[in-house]
Amino acid sequence: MNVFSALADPTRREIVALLAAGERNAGDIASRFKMRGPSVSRHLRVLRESGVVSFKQHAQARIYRLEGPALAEAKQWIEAQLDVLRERFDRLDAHLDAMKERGD
Amino acid sequence: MNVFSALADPTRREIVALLAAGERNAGDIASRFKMRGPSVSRHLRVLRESGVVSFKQHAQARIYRLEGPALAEAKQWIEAQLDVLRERFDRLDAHLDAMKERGD
DNA sequence: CTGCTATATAGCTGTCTCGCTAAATATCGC
DNA sequence: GCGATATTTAGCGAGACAGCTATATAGCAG
Repeated sequence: MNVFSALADPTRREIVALLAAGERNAGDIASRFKMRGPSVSRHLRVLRESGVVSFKQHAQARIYRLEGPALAEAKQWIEAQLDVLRERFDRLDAHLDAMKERGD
Repeated sequence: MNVFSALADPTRREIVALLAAGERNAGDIASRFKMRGPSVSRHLRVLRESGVVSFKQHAQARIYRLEGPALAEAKQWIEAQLDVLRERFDRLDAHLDAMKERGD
């Protein structure tokens, strides 16, 4: 699944922010939300399948951690769009300057 | 609506990429997709309501343009998470270095 | 005012998503 | 193996979402 879809849900963004601060097991994550365990588990699954988080098994617990690369990919897509946009403005500025220079 | 939700749909991301390259009217945008006009119009509405695009009326045409700030906001949220993550790793590295230094 | 062009809205349908409860799976300690 | 703990999967119902067609709105040209 796509990273932006994964980040579209506010609960999942909260989970991401939580895991940025440190690894946590599923129960610990779930305890911070009002919704029931299985619902959080579903969110974790979506985040897993989009590559945003991963986990390591430790006894019966799954310890989740944030995966930088998936987030970085989304960031870079946005950055690419902003770069194209900015370059266009720069070109426009240059053009306007050139016009002013010539007294157009 | 939230920017990540707006970017969750692949058609809307294509529209964003298209508008990064330059302003376009609704019909021109719609012509690049297989789906019908009204469906594209709905996507433009979602992008408008999340602040990702805006338009100026020109005769009967609406000329759409990309709004940098909305995209930048999403980018910064991701960046913040990556920063927290990276800082944690840096701390860990420093710790490991200190241990090695002491011959732990 | 009328017709034409550009775009949006209304309303329908099928599919996806998110919450829930109940049940399954897996691992540990005894 | 048995019970307890940690987590996931299955399946349900309400609401959101994306596509469609038909219709409405708005501005321009004559």
